[in-house]
Amino acid sequence: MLYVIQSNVIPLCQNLEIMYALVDCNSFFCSVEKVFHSGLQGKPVCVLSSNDGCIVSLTPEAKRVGLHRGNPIFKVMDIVNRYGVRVFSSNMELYAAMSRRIVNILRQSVKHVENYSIDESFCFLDGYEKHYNLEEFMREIARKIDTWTGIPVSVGVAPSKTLAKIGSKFAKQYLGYRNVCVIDTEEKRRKALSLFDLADVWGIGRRTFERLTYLGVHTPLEFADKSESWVRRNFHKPGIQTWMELNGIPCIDTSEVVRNQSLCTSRSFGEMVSDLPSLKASVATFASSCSNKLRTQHAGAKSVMVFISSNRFREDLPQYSNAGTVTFPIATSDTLEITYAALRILQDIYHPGIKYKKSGVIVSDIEGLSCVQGDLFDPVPNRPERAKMMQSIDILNQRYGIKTVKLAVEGEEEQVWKVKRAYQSPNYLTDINEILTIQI
DNA sequence: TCTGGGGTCCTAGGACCC
DNA sequence: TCTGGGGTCCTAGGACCC
Repeated sequence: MLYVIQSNVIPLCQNLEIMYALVDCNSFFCSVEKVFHSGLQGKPVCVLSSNDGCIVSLTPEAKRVGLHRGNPIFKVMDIVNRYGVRVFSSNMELYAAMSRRIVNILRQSVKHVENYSIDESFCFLDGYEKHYNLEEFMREIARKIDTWTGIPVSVGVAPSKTLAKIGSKFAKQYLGYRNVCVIDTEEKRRKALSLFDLADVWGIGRRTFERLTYLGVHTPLEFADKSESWVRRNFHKPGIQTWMELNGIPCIDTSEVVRNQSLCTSRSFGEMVSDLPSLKASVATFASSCSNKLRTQHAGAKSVMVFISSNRFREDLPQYSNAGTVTFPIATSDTLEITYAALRILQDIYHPGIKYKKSGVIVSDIEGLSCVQGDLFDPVPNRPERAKMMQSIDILNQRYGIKTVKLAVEGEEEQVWKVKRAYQSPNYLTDINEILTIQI
């Protein structure tokens, strides 16, 4: 076997003009809830996944009383009660609105901002060091975000994204950094890598961690110090990229893709369901949601997949899961066309006598609608007219609330398969009827 | 009783072709 | 009897992320 060896390991400090800042919101979902609920400062708070299943976000105070991300809430209710932990259902609409405000503040201060996830953004600071002290510059931005939105952030500044992420973790962990940790010298890099937990490095998941441990590597520094040929012998592209990034050579491109490659809507049900009509209602609702997402992106999908599955945690019940796909002759975002196809798939894969816990719809092969190829044998008559109808429905739903107009097969509200959200906050930022009221 | 949802990228391997 | 060596395309599944 022939390995191509690239000898392009450049000493860290030659590369300083490319600096990345990662701005990471601390316990983001919890912090948003704390903005709208006074009296929670210093208190343990956690936010749950859909169906009020697991903990997905928690404050340091909640960690200190023994809670962890991923805990099923029903297993830790004794801790919640004993320490008076405040629990919220997740409200993604509220968190997304807050996220947009934070990204806007960043874009006011930095020319090139890459919004990586709902609570993290990368800032490209190339050239900024000529005019600013990067540490003070980012500290001022962090202060601005905290003052204007109430959300505390931690910032890592370093010559690669992976190192910037490590910096932000240090900034979060140690108050002495005052929200910003800069890794800009070889000495700081080696110190940080020797102290950081290998399993917490961005790009090193459970399997890679196990493999590295097996190979006798126990800290990020030991990994970074391995020779290039050793890394190429033992890992594929992702591992090599992480190794380079740890050595200060940026090579991970997370630049925003204009359009998704696939879109998915799926839920676990509040209660298990066996009957076809309930499953149909869920699949129709999810298909309709996917069509909606496509239209907001001005895109269409060429294929739709439906999956259903039983409750994998109930070993006492018969297990079954299946999926099916339908391809369209031309890319579509038409709710009727996508839902009809989805229901046909469901009909094919449905197996009676099973208690189902989850269903979902995934649309893929997504294209921009402006460049969609026409088809001589298009099964949808009057496609332009149908598009206008969809547009009208979208306008009505936007003006009078989602689901004002929907397909009959989607069924009534409050069905057994609907998710449980017992502790949800109002949409303070996006619904005029739920705006915060202050009594003086 | 109760255990998340939504993505991306990479690789291996099969089918098929010349 | 002997039984090649390239390609491409597609899909499933693994691994990882927040």
